[in-house]
This record gives sequence, C-alpha cells and structure tokens, in this order.
Amino acid sequence: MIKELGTNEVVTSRMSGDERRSQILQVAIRLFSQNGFNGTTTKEIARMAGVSEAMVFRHFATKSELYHAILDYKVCEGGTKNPPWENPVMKRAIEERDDYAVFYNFGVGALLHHKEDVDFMRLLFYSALDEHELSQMFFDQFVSRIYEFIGSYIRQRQAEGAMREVEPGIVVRAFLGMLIHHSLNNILWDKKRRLLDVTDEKAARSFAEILLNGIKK
Amino acid sequence: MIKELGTNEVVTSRMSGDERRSQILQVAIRLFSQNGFNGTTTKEIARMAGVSEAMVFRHFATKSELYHAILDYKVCEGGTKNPPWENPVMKRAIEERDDYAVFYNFGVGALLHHKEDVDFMRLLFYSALDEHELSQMFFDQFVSRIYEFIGSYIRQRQAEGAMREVEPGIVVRAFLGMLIHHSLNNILWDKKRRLLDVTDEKAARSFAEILLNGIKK
DNA sequence: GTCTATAAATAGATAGAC
DNA sequence: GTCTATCTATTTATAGAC
Repeated sequence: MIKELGTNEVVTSRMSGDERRSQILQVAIRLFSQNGFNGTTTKEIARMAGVSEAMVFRHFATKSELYHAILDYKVCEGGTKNPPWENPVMKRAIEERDDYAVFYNFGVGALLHHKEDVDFMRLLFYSALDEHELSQMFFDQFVSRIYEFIGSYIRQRQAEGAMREVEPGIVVRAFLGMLIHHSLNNILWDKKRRLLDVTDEKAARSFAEILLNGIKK
Repeated sequence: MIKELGTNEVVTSRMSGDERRSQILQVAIRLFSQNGFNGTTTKEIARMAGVSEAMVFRHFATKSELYHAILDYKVCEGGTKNPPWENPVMKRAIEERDDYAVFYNFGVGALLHHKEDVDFMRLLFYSALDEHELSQMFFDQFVSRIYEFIGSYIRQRQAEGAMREVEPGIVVRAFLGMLIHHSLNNILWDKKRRLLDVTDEKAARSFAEILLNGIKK
C-alpha cells in the first residue's frame, strides 16, 4: 500500500467513483466466495481493497447490499454469457443429430466454465446453503433453461427413435450430476487427496459416452 | 420454557451432565446445519437449548470445540453406520453378479440416507466450503472407500468381460454424481420450483439403468 | 472521495453466587 | 449444574474533517 515516499509521491489512488466501486466489488467477490457471507467482514474487504471501511459503506449502504450486488452481477453475467445453445459448434451438432458432439461439447464447456469461475461456484453453493433468494433466481433463470434445452433435444431424438423412452428430466439430471459433481469434487475435496485425476476432455468424453450408450435404443 | 406455576413446580430440567451435553449437541447440529459455523451464535444455541450461554461454555470450552464435536460425531456415525458393502442384499447381489441389483440398491440406499439426514448433508457442504479439516476427513474415511468398493466391483466385471473398459474411477464418479447431485437439488433448490419430481426408487432405477447400459459390453 | 474517530450492537467467553 | 451479570473484542455503520 504505497502512499508517499519523501517528496516522491507515488499516487496509486484516487480512482473515480465507478472504478472504486468496481474494485471493491471484485475484492468482495473473492472474499465472500472464500468465506461466505457471515465469514467475511467489511473491515477485511476494506483492507484488501486498500481503502477505509467508510469507503465501502459509501458505495454500498449495507453489507447485505454489497452481497446482493455481487450475486446480481454474477447471476446476470452467468445468465447472458453465451449460453450453450448459442454456441455455433453445438448448433451444428444439433442440426446434424450428432448426439455425441452435442453432449461432449456441452460437457467440456461446462467443466471449463466451472474451472474458470471457481469463485462463482463457491458463491452459488454458499448462497444456496444460506437460502439467499439470488441462488434460487440463478436456478430459475439459468438451470431451468438447460433442463428445457437438453430435455427438448432428448425428446426429439426419442421421437426419432434414436433414444430409449427415459424421462428426459431424469437424463438431464444424470448428465448435469456427473458434470457438476465432478467440478464440485475438484473444487472442494480433490485438492488434497485426488480420488480421480483426469483432464476435462477425458471426463467429458467418458460422461457423454456413458450417458449416450445408457439411453440409446 | 415452563419453570414454575405457583406451587405446582413443573420440573422440565436438571438433566444430568451427559444428557445436557447431548441435548446441546443436537440443538447445535440443527443450527450449524441451517446457518453454518459463522452464521450461528452461541447465544442462539443456548436459547434453543433452554439454558444460559454459560452452560454451553461449561460443556464445550469454545464454539470451535462444539463444532468439532458435532462433525466428529456425525463423521463417525456416518462412517460406521452400516456401510453399503455390509448390507446383505448388496452382498448377495454382488455374489450373484446381478449388476442391476448392485447399483439400484446402492443408489436407493444413498438417496434415502441423504433424505433422512439432510442436516448432515448441509453440514458437510458448509464445512467443505469452509475447508474444515473434518470435511476432508469424511472424504478420506468414507467416500474414498466407496470409490474402492464400487471401483473394484467394476474392475472385476470388466475382467469377466461384462463391462466395457472405462476407467472405474470415472464410472464411480458418474454414478455418485447422479445420486449426490439429485439429493443436492432436492435439498437446496427443488423445494420451491421443482425441476424434477420423482420418487427415490424411480430415480435410482433410472440412474442404475443409464449407468449400466452405458458401460455394458 | 477519502480518511480518522467513534458510536452502537453483537459476538464469544468468564466470574462468582446459589 | 445452572444462572445472572459482566468483560472484552469484534462488527456493522456513521459523523465530520480535509
């Protein structure tokens, strides 16, 4: 936290309001994600952002408002950032009825996404345990769309006689279960004692194969 | 909290030390499970147990010690309470190489177990996010054994030519993923907006079918 | 916009009477 | 074993100077 060195004043600071707000937000994301809402103090956020606590409360009236702003930001970001069904590779695979490409690409995308945003995964689980409204919102907005999207693809392939008549919702849950559980293991437990050490590509490949063989006619 | 009614003194209290300790523990399990470590106050625990805060600290020197005692208790209970491989139905199924019975029974057992001990599931996830040592301990003690157990069954069936050569660890992760993710959904999100409404039996049946078809030769 | 100082509330933990 | 009272540290949040 360099401020002054004799006459050579090194100015790190005096950001604009929006910059400062955004910086506090970024710091807070990391801390809330690491320690949860109750495990994070405003003092700590201020210290990590290199400002006084009063500054935090100037930008966000209460700690809850700050938390809300974070989840809001993250949920929106996650909800808009290229959903799988707008990925051209996926679109093509769907048109061509290349089941394996559909599920493999979806899977590998999900696993990479989880790995790139561990903070968000942790925030999401913390807020789900805390029963924060925004966790439910994320599910209503984002997860339910995935169920609809993959579910409808499966329904179509069943109608075309390519897949067995299993309830699509269960199939989606099975597939998402493999993927999310795998990421969850990587984030929460496998750090210390690896039960399973595979690349994302190999995991996605295996999960897609198991699922598709499991439901093909 | 009935204490006295005129001369008719209704004695609810004066438990023995062990009874009181155990009662505080039960109350604390519920509260920690609902609100996590940092979200639960010793005051609240005391109030819910109907004793003063001083009593809580007589039985458990610190809040951390109380938390540790809970996880310890739960991890031991969970680790010893009839592991799947000691269930006679499972044993029989394994001997008879009835793959479907093996996976279905394991699955339905797991789902029921999760449903019966939601508190423990929540505690486990909270403590995993908090990176509490006992969460890791549970994995090392209990989850890794499941990987060994199911993994070795799969390896055997592969040697016998009944299953494809997929890495057993991945298959176990896929199956546990379906089960745990399903329970997690039921606990955390599906309360309000059900994405999927099926009985444990149907879910376990579908998951077992998908997995076994997915890896059979 | 930023700080120092501080208020107000709540947290975990202890002392000592009964 | 149990309570009341209290202590100390921490936490959220605000006031007011620059």
